[in-house]
Amino acid sequence: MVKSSAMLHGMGNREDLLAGAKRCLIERGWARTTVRDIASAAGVSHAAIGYHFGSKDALLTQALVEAVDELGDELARRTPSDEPEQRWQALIDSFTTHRALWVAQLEAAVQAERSPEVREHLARGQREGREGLGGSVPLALLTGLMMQWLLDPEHAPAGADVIAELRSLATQV
Amino acid sequence: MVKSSAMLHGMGNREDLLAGAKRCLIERGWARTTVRDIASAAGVSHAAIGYHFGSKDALLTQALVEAVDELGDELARRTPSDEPEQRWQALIDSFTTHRALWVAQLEAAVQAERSPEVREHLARGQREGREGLGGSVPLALLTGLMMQWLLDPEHAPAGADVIAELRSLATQV
DNA sequence: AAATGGTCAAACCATATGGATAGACCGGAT
DNA sequence: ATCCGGTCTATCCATATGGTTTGACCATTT
Repeated sequence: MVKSSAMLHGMGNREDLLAGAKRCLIERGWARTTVRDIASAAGVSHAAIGYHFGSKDALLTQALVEAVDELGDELARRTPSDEPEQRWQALIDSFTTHRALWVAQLEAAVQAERSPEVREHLARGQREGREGLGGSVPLALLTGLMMQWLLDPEHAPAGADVIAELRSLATQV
Repeated sequence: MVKSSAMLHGMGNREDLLAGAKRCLIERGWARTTVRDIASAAGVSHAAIGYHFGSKDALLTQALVEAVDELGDELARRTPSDEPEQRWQALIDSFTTHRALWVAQLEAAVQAERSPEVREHLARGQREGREGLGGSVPLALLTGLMMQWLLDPEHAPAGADVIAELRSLATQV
């Protein structure tokens, strides 16, 4: 059988498993996610994991890779904006509107330490991020702000604060 | 028995377990670390984990908290420096010299999503980081640079690059 | 209609895993 | 010398876990 639309005949489980894996990754984290969690989240027998992906780790890795790509797409949609402050605010908003995808990035970063495949995809994402944002520093800024917004949104800066601090920093360096 | 120097009589296992847990956290990550891994790394019976910490998760959490504090201390030692470029280069060097501690931060960030205790410590670390570095933006920059250096050191910027980009950014915002 | 190849789930299995139990050991107090 | 509280290990146990096997099901092909 040729793999056309995939959903046409069978193969539906494959997509469901990927979706279920992403959900588990976000809700339970890699460490606490079991094959049964994923299968249950996907409404599928857990045997399907072995059939479609070979192993739980392979499925989780694939899910992580897709999540990384999804965030990349989402951010690409936000970069265009000529006002720096609004541009940054739009990016900062993504920490809230797409929190799950950002959490997945964190999980991916941890796994990157052990999975060359994940590391490669994250590295690619970083290269694209540098292009889209115009440098390593804006990219670092985005990643760092994400960390602050995920961990302690009460004290995390908004777009206006970022711009103000950047201006003040400029006088010091 | 009073808990004096701890190492005087017994209790040595407690410290060993914490050290072993940190090692495992870095070498295997939380997800793949078992009680037996920790006990073996510490040269101790795995029953000692239950005795001293109650559960594996409690021990791992404690190890993470200590790692967060250790990195805080280490960074505090590096912030004093009047030349911005050298100051940043010193911080960037820590990604290499203390890579393990930085990896532990990542692991902590992931766990923070599920453990209020870890989240609270990381949040405190962030607040101290803002003070030491002089703002949310420098802190975000540091965290974001760490991500780039851990994932793809080939393309990560050095201190001079950071300063240069900051100056160029200043003209745009 | 029979055969085929691919998709899927129920049941099964070996083992890994976290935790509990029971008792040894050890130093200090009585 | 005996007792005692605290520390530590060997062993045990229930179960959670990842993966495999077996056969059903179904659309397509011959």
